[in-house]
Amino acid sequence: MRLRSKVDLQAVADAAQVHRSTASRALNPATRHLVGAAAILRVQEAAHVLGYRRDALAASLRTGRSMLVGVMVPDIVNPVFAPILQGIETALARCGYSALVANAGNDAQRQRVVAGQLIGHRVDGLILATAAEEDSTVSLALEVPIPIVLVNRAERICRVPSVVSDDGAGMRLAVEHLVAEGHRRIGHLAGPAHLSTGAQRLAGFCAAMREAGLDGCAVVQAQAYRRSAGSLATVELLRKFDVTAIVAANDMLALGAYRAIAALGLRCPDDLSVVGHNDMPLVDQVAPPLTTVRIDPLGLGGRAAGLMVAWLEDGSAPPAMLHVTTPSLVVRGSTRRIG
Amino acid sequence: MRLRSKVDLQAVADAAQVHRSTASRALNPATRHLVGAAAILRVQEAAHVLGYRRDALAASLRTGRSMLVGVMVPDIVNPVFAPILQGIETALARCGYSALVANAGNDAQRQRVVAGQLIGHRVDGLILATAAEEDSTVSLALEVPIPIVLVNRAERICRVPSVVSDDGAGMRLAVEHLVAEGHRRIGHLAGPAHLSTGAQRLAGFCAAMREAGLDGCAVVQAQAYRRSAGSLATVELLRKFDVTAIVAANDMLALGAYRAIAALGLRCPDDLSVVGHNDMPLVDQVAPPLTTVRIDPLGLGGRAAGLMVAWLEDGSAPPAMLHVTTPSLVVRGSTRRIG
DNA sequence: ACGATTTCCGCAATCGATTGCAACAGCTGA
DNA sequence: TCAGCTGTTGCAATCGATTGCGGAAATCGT
Repeated sequence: MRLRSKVDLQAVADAAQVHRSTASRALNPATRHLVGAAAILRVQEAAHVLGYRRDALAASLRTGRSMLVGVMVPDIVNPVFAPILQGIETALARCGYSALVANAGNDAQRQRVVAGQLIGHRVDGLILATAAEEDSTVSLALEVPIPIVLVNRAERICRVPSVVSDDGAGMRLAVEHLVAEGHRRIGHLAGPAHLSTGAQRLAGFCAAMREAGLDGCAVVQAQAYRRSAGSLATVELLRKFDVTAIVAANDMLALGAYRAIAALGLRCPDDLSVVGHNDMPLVDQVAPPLTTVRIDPLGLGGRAAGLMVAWLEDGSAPPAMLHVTTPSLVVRGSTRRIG
Repeated sequence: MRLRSKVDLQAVADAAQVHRSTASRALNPATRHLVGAAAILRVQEAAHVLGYRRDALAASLRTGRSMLVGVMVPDIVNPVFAPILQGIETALARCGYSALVANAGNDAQRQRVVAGQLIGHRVDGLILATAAEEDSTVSLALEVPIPIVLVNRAERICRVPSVVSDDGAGMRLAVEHLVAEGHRRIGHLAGPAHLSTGAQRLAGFCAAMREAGLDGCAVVQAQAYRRSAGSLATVELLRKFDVTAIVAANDMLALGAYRAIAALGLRCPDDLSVVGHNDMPLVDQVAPPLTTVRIDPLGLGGRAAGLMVAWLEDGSAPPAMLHVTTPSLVVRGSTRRIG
C-alpha cells in the first residue's frame, strides 16, 4: 500500500504484465532488441498511460554514470563565461549529457570544496574554466581520479587536456594593429599572473613588442579581471609611462581603462587607443565600440565538452595536451591612427 | 576483491571497527548524538585517512532528497539572467542546496522536455525564469507534483509562488522621468505579449501615460528580447509615430533601439531619448550610458530561492502569491530635457 | 516429430547510504 | 536481586533501475 502512488518501473511492469527487467530493457533503446515486439508495445503503452518518468538517480547508482558533467566558472556574472557555458551545454546535450554548473569564485580553497561537492553528486567529469597556472583542483581530480578538462585557462605545465585561445597570437594581432596605426609607445594592462590568460598574454605582448622592434616594459598588472581593478591599474600605468595605446588582457580591464581615461579628463580614442581581449557580449556597443581580440567562446566550450565526452565514452584519458584555437582581431572605434 | 578499491561507507566502517550504520550516524551531524564519543573519533579518523567521500547519489536515493534545485533560464548568454542566477545560487548554497542550471531556450515544448530531465535527475524543486503568462511547464510541475517557484516572469493567473519586480511601477518611473524632462510624445517598445514582462510593462506604460494625461498608443511590439528584434521594432515605431522618447521593455531592446537610431542617422539623446529596463551589467558603459529601470536581480533570485527552501524544509506549499520588489530609476545619459 | 538454435523473459544480485527496530550492556532504584 | 531505563550499536530492509545468468518457449531444419 503506497500512499504516494509513485509510478516506478515496477508499476509499469505490473501494468504491462511483464517483469521489471523486461520493462527496463523495453524502455532502453540500447537493450530494446532483447525484448519481443508485443512486450515492447505493452510496456511503452503502460509507461505512457501511467506517466512513468525514469529515475536517473537510481539508474546512475547502478550504472555508475550520472550523465552529468560538472562545470566550474569563477564568476557567472562575468559575460565572458556565458558563451563558453553555452558552447559546453549544447555540445554536452547533443551527446545526452547535462552540465551541472557551479559558481566557484576565485578562491582556490573554495574551488576545491565546490569540486568535492560536484564529485559527491557523482558527476562523470569536470570541466574547469577556473584553472590557475598551478591548480589544486586539478590535482584533486587527478587523485580521485575523475576525468577533467580545462577550458579558457590552462595550467603552466599541461597535466590534463586543455582548450584555450592562442593568447600569444591574440596579443600579436593587437600589437601589430596598433603599430600599423602608427603607435610606438604601447602599454599593457596585464591580468593576474597566476592565471594563464594573465601570464600568456603578458608574454605574448612582450614578444610582439620585441618583434616590432619596440620596448615592451610599459606593463602594470591588475589584481583581478574586474573593471575596478582595470581602472586602478590604468591610472598607475598612465602615471608611470607615457603611452599612446593600451592593450588590455581582457575586455573587463579595457572597460575599466575607459573609466580611468574619462576620469583623467582624457578621451578614447583621441588621446589613447585601447584594445581589449575576448570580444565579450555588448562590447560592440560601449563607448567607443571596443576594438578587441575575438576568441571563439562557443568553439572553446564545444571542444572542451567534446574532449570530455570522448574521454567518457572511450574510457581512456586523451593526451594531456593543449588544444589551441586561433583568435582574430575585431577593429572597432577604440583605436585610431596617430602620428 | 575490488580492483578499484573504492572507499565507501563499508570501508570506513571496517577500518573503524564498527558497523556501516554506526559510521553513517557518526558522519552525519544530525545523527551524531546517537553514537559514542570513542566511535565517532575512530570513524572520523578512518574517513579522513581513507579519503572517504560521501556519495550524495546513494544518499538521495534512500532519503528521497537530492539537495539540488533545478533552475531554468531561457538564454544563459543574456546578461539579465546572470545576476538572478547568482542570487539564487548564493541563497541556495547558504542552505546546503545547489543549483542545477539548464539553458532551456524559448520554446515551450523544449522547456517541458528540459524540465522533465531535471525532474528525472531528482531535483527537489524547480525555479523558472522562463515562465510565459500561461506556462505549460508550470502545469507539468503541478501535475507531478514538484515544488516550483517563478522568478522575474510570472503567470497571468498566479498558480505558484512568484517573485517579480513591480513592472507597473517601473514603467511609471520611466514615463514620469521623461514627462518631467519635457517629453510628451513617448513611444513604447513592447516585449513579447506572452511574457509577463512584456504584457505588464505595456500595461504599466499605458497606465502611466494616462495618469500623465497623455495618449499612450505609440506602441510597437518586438518579437523577442533581442537586440535585432529591438532594432526592427524601433524602425517601425519611428516610421509610424512621431515621438521624442522611447521606453523599452528591456535593456536588450533599448540597445537594439540605439542601433536603429544610429542607422537612421539620428542621435541619442539629442534627437531621441531612450529608457531601458533591468539595468543589466555593462549598460552603464554603452554609448550613451543607458537610463534604465533598475530591478534588484540578486534580491529577486535570493527571494525565489528562499521561498523554494522554505517550501522544501517546511514540506507544505507556500501560498501561490506574487512577491513584488520595487524598482528604482537610474538616470544616465540616454535621456535629455527637451522643449 | 524430434533435436538444435535462437529469441525472449524472469530471477536475483547489485550500486551505497540511511533508518526503524531490536538487542545489548551497564546502571539505577526498589 | 531484578525490573526498568538509558545510551550504543548491529541487523536488515529500503530507495529504483540495471544486468549477468539461466531457463522456457518458439522457431527451424531434416
